Amino acid sequence: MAASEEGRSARKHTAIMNAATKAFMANGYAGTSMDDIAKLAAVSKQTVYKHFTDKEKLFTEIVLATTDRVDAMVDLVADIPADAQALEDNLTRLAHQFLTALTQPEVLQLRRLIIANADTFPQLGAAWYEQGFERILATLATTFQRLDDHGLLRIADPHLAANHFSGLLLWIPVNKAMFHGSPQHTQDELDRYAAAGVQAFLAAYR
Amino acid sequence: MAASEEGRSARKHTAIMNAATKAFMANGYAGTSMDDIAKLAAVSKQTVYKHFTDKEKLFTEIVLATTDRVDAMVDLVADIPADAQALEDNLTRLAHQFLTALTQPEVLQLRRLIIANADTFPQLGAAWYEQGFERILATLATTFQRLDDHGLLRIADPHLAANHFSGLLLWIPVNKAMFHGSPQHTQDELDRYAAAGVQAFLAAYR
DNA sequence: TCGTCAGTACTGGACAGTCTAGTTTCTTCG
DNA sequence: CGAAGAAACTAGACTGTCCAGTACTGACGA
Repeated sequence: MAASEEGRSARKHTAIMNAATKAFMANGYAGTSMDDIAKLAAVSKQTVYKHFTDKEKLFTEIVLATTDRVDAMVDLVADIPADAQALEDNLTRLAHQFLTALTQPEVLQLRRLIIANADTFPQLGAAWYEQGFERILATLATTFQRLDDHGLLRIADPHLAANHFSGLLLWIPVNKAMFHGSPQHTQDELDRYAAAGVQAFLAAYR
Repeated sequence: MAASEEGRSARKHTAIMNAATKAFMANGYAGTSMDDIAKLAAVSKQTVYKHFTDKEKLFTEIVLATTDRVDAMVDLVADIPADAQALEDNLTRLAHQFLTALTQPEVLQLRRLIIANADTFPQLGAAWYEQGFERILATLATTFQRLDDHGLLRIADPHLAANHFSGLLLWIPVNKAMFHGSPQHTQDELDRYAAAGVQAFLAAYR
């Protein structure tokens, strides 16, 4: 076996994961059959069942695998410099990245997918919330605490402030996207949401 | 027919609506069969099909019927008196009612139900958002405009301010509830969310 | 009497998960 | 290196179940 290749089994495994992710995102849990997944992965159904005991197991695995992607966002949030001059600019940039990231179609589809099945898989929704969203919020709280230490912000409860920051920015666009099929936000709108949210935040917390 | 009674047909109709609402909320669209609904409504399946051409039609009707319930919330939002002394108290009371209303289990179930099926019924999600949430937001914007006119708040864009008000309050608790099976907020937590949200709002907009 | 209803059986299709038979790839050991 | 066996794979048939929507019969109410 060449060094750059994985074994056959591992290759099939990731093919199934990818196909399942795509299919579940596009058609939901109930709307996706194991035959669909096998076909999309170019794999026999038997092989799917070899790698994942059943549909539920496959579903939870692909959902939990997506929590890796929040790492990038966590880094972003951790990296706000303590620069009084550029504070508003830096927060606005962060706000913009937040908004852009969370209004990506795949992110919204994933959100819908998990919420839709929160009744059937409650532990899965909880796990995703904690490993995904809570982690970003906690990092943001730490950042705010640091900015408070440097006298750039006046923050009694950093975690609450992080909640408020994200709420000011995300409530409306994410809600809208949840209820409509597709995002339908122009770049311009996101700019305005970001600027207005940061202004309100600074008015309350500087 | 006694004056207090509706005709037989109308009685069956509402029985089916109620049963369908209950069943869809509890088990989702796919998780609810027409037999379930008929049985729960104490009605034959044929009667269900007499009143509603098919499952989709029944679903959209019961969802759209729930938008009536926002009227009470609209009234609430419209009724903030222009009293400078009591402004914070009044807004906090409103905030609390907001939070309590939106964290009711049935409201959360309904939200999940619509979001879960936003792909299949996009026009339904959009309609519910506009007739439900947007209407409250618009009323809140009008109220804020009035408070600005009386000099109690300083608001450049009332609709944006309404967005911020609701975002400060609702983002975290509603999100949490979306991803977890059940609400799990104590009355105490809601109090704190309400007070903190209003304080941040007033710091930004007074 | 006529339309509406309950009860129930039925049709047709979808789908999770199993099974079988034959093929390909990996591994191991002479 | 090369053969032989082990493991994973493909293709597709098959079972059992569930469910939307239809059809029919006999009862019951206006």
